[in-house]
Amino acid sequence: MASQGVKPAEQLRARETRDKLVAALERLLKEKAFTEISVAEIASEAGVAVGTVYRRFENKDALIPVVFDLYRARVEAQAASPEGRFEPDLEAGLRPALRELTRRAWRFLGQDGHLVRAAHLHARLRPDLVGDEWEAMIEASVTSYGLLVDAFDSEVKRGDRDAAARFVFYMLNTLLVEYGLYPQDGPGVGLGQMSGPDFTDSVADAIYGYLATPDS
Amino acid sequence: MASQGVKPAEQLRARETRDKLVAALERLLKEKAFTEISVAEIASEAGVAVGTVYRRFENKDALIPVVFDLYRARVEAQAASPEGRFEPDLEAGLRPALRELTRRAWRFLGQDGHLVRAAHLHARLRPDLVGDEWEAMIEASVTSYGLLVDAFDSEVKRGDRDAAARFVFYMLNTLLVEYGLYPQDGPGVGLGQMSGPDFTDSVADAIYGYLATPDS
Amino acid sequence: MASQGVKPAEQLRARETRDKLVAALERLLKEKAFTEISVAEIASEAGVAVGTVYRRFENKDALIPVVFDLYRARVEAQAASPEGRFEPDLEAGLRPALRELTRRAWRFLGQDGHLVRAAHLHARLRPDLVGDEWEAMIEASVTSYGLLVDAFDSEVKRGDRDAAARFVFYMLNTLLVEYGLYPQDGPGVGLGQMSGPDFTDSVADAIYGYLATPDS
Amino acid sequence: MASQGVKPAEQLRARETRDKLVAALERLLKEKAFTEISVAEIASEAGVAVGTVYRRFENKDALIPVVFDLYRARVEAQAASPEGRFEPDLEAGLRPALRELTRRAWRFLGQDGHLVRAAHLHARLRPDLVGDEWEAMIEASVTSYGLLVDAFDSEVKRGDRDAAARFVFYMLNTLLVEYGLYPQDGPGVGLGQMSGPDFTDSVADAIYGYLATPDS
DNA sequence: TATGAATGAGGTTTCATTCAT
DNA sequence: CATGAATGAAACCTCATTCAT
Repeated sequence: MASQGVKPAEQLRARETRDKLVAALERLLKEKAFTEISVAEIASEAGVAVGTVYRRFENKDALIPVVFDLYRARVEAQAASPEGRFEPDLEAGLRPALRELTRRAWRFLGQDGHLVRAAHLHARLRPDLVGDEWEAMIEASVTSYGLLVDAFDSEVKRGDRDAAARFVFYMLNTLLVEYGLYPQDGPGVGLGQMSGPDFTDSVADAIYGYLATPDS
Repeated sequence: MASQGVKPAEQLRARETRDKLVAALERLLKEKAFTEISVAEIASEAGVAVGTVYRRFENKDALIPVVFDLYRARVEAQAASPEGRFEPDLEAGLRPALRELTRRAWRFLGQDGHLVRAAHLHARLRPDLVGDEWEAMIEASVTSYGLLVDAFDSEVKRGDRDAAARFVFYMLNTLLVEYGLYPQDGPGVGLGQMSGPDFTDSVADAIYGYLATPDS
Repeated sequence: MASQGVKPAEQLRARETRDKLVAALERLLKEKAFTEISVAEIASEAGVAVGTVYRRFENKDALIPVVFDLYRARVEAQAASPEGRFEPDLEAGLRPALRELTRRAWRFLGQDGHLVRAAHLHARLRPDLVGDEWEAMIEASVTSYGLLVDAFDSEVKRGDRDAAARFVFYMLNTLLVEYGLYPQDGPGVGLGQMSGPDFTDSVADAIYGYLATPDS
Repeated sequence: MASQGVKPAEQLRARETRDKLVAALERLLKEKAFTEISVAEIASEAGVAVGTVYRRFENKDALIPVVFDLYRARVEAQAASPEGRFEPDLEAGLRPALRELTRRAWRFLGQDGHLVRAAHLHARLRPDLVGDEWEAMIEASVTSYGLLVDAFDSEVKRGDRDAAARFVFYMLNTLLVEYGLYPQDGPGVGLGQMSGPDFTDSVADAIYGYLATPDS
């Protein structure tokens, strides 16, 4: 599923160049937003010439889907890894499961938060350029949350299970990302210097509370 | 309490110009992010010359605090207005109170969401330029949520009331803003086309669930 | 002999404003070149509004003759003052007389050098705007040097006395000004940190040597 | 020995562009001061785009050292040229040697005076930006004047030979430059329309007189 | 194919001057 | 008359993109 504007890179050399550029972009994204990074900077960080960037990507914007691809790849990688696979302890109940879940997501943010930030920022700055990137990524997650909800069926009081799974996904992402990525620059400021574990537990409790509250 | 970089405008005419500029900026912020708006655009939208902007503001960045000032002013205006004042029905209980609260916040976003978006985006794009803007705005809100929590003391199971009030503030802001401002471009996509009332009720339930869940 | 572009200022108030502006300009000229000083700066330094400057002077350039007027006034003031009047000791001879002369000129530069610098710089930057300012100032000086040369007639070996007087004026001005005003930024650098008296004596010796050398 | 702020230009094309820019700047400096020349003008005179200037030079100020480099190059070129090499006739004596020297310096000014003017003006207008440019240029000259003074040892009455060489350099430069570059706009006006040879001879005589006068 | 030099539109900012109050 | 707000041309500089080598 090649991203738009990315030129075919069948040759080995071309593929290598592409990879160098992507890696360079990711490195730079750890420090600033995509809009603040110039093409020359990316080229130089990758050790190639500016012109070479344009040989592989139609224009600067064509690099954006790359960020989403990376994001998705990391999510999948974590899900597939031995330590990443999440198999909740059904005996222990929903609440501990959610705490474990938020803790894992938090760890992911610590590692790959820059990609998440880039994806979010881009979506906000250039809503016009947002394609189906989100939907694909989201559906997979929502499905797995649906399974989780079903696994603890007796503890969940929400009537509409699909809606509940979606809302769980929404809370998990939104709440963790905001404080995880911008602890100093937004509503997260109000949390003071809340510790990571305290924070993830609170988020888990909120999700738990939501699921355990019957929708009147 | 003039913001930094804003030049004194003692004369009536000067203040009028300042107001025209601020209004123009706000209008433009409904359509794009601050970084995408040029000074020439602001001037033209305000119907003044470019140089005039620089007579009232030291440089483009000096316009940023204006956004925060506006944001704060709108919050206060709503809080002060007859329909805005929020006096929860103590008989009805915490849950209805929270539903009313989220509904009001939602309405606010509908009206002044562009300011919220501008503030958030700016904080993310130029974290270096973020001053104490957030803190001042946040403390007032946190206090009022503390009062709310206390008012329904018997229903709240959280031990640390201050931390709870802060987390309530965090949830309210984060959850409402994400879907309110970017229903199509982020985690909110996963909610499908959830209706406003359904969404605000869900958020209220999550907050309620959080408060009603004892922290083990 | 009103300078060009200076508007008539018959009223007392107007005259006062003019004086405030001139004094402000002179103060600023001690720190930077005329081209680096903005009209707003002058107005502010003078404690008047920008528009007021334009009421008294046609435009910024019209302030330049003011500098020359000041320059001339200071020269005349020194020449007229009790300590300023230079009456060489005829018995002592030409060389001591020249040393005294250079020493006085040096002192003048210390006091009013900023005016000299402004005049020189302006002449170089805007040769088109130079009027008869120089000629008037120069002729007076040349005449007095002619008298000096005549006073030490027996020591002077130059044939053409008028040419000699002119060249003496030229040396005196050129040599003293360069090192006096720009000890760090031009040929003067080569002199190292030569002391004032050593320097003025050297200049006097050069002039003396020139006069005492017969033109073959 | 690249000047500061000048970007490396390894490729032939880049060096050609650099040369075009330098040549254009020199041409423009014949007509006006550096501060009066805009980057757009330089680019247009060189036949390149504005951005190209910034590809070769970090900013406008980085062009200034270029002027000094050119200046120095021209001095060295003259010193190295067959007609330029100055080997005084030891038999004829100091005075004719100095007359020849001033005549050569005068010729240099006629050819490359615009560079000298640019260097002087810049040093006066932006004293903050003056680096070691002068010192490097000056030391070479002072040394050669020292040799000259030594060559005519018997005619020189000054005690401190190094100081004498430095003062000779100072006189030569200062006196020739003022009248050479600004015959109409400064103390030089007083010289009337003195002819070139008469003027250079007078300067030579002054230097001679200075050297031949014993410092009491 | 890869390079990096060149382009030029567009952005921010300054400041001499004009003009309504 | 004085004021200082407003003007807008023009300066410097950046950077996505093109193109000759």
